[in-house]
Amino acid sequence: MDTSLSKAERTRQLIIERAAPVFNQKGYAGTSMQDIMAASGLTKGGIYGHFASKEEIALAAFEHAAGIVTRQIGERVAVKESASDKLKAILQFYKTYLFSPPVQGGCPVLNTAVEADDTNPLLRASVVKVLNRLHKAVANIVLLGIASGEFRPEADAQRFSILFVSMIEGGVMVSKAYGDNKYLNVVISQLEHMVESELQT
Amino acid sequence: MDTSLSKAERTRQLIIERAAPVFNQKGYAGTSMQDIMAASGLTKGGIYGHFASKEEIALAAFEHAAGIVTRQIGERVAVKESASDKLKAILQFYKTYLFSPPVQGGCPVLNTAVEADDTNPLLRASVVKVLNRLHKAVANIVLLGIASGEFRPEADAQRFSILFVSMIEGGVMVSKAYGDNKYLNVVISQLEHMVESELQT
DNA sequence: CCTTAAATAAACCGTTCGGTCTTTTTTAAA
DNA sequence: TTTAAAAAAGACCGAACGGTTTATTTAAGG
Repeated sequence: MDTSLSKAERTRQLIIERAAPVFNQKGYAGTSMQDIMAASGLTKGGIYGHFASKEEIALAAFEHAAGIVTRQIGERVAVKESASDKLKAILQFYKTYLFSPPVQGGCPVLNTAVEADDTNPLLRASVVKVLNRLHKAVANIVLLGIASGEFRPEADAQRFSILFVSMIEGGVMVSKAYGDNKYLNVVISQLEHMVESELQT
Repeated sequence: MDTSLSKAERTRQLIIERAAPVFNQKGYAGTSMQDIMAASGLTKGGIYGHFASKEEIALAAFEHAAGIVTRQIGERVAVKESASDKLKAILQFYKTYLFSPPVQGGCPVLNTAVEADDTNPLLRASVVKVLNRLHKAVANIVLLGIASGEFRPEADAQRFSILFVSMIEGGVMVSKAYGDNKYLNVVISQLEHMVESELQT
């Protein structure tokens, strides 16, 4: 049998995996323990044997969902050689985001940030961590491109990564509200253009 | 006395005004009738004399909050002559958005869109209406600029308005999550640059 | 002033909330 | 195969949920 994870650890993981899409769709306040019971197939006692509170589940579920997204991005970036190809791989990833999202409900960073910013300091702190990771990843790609001579030496990596992340999230929000990829596609095409016109030599 | 509004109408309006910032901060699911009672100073019976359900209050509160924002933008746009000044006036408006928002909790469009897109069709429909108004307003300014010769005739008004709205909303989300204006300011300065480099002749 | 209708307060409805606790079942080592 | 520990089930808790109803107060029109 699988000795790498204890039964308890596997059950805990199952709860997280099943709860993540529910929280991502309904939000923290909108998700009840009943929802998590139904999604996991466990009863309340079974769940509370692995978590101390609903908030602890939400935290773990958000980190799990964000991990899936950042891992998929990381994989796509890793197989590309040039900095511009790496950036464009991220943009390609988001093109299919709305209608086949890695976690049902759309972008967990966007969803959790908007709900938690005024109400849940712990969740908000977790969101900030993930946003920092995203920013650093993009900025590092730009710095890599500068070092290799692919991008202009005067390119502002910090500034570009802020635009990159903000624009994608904004496009995701608008397109999700409309239920139409059009808006996100416009934003992505603009970012592709910016890679070529503002970064590349 | 005030004959323009009946007592009932004024009470209804008071509930909407007081509930709007609560919904905007806590979200629909996160706001209880207790919260609305406390904010309005009325008891439950008093509130339900004017509204059939919590959802009806949320709908009216969102439209009220969105109305405040769009009205303030409209005022700032109206006093400007040129198209580029009108666009820049909108950007200036958003610069002070985070730390002195017209409605506590930040952008009601962003907040409501993210919460409602998977859960509340009525609220989502109301969000789409407001987004359409915003897009049309920005696109009309661009078209105005083209007609007056201030902007290039080949400028794409639709495309620009999509970028304009998406980028602002994305910047608001990121800056709100961080509690730092920096990110929104970068996005706004980029949009100011885009007005000059992509639209102006 | 009296009447009448609008507005409000507050008790109350059944349900669901997040969370606890005890009992039963499952698991795996001895 | 027995046994002890881990895990899950399910009954249960008080509080809070959204919503209804009824009784009382307030305010205006004749």
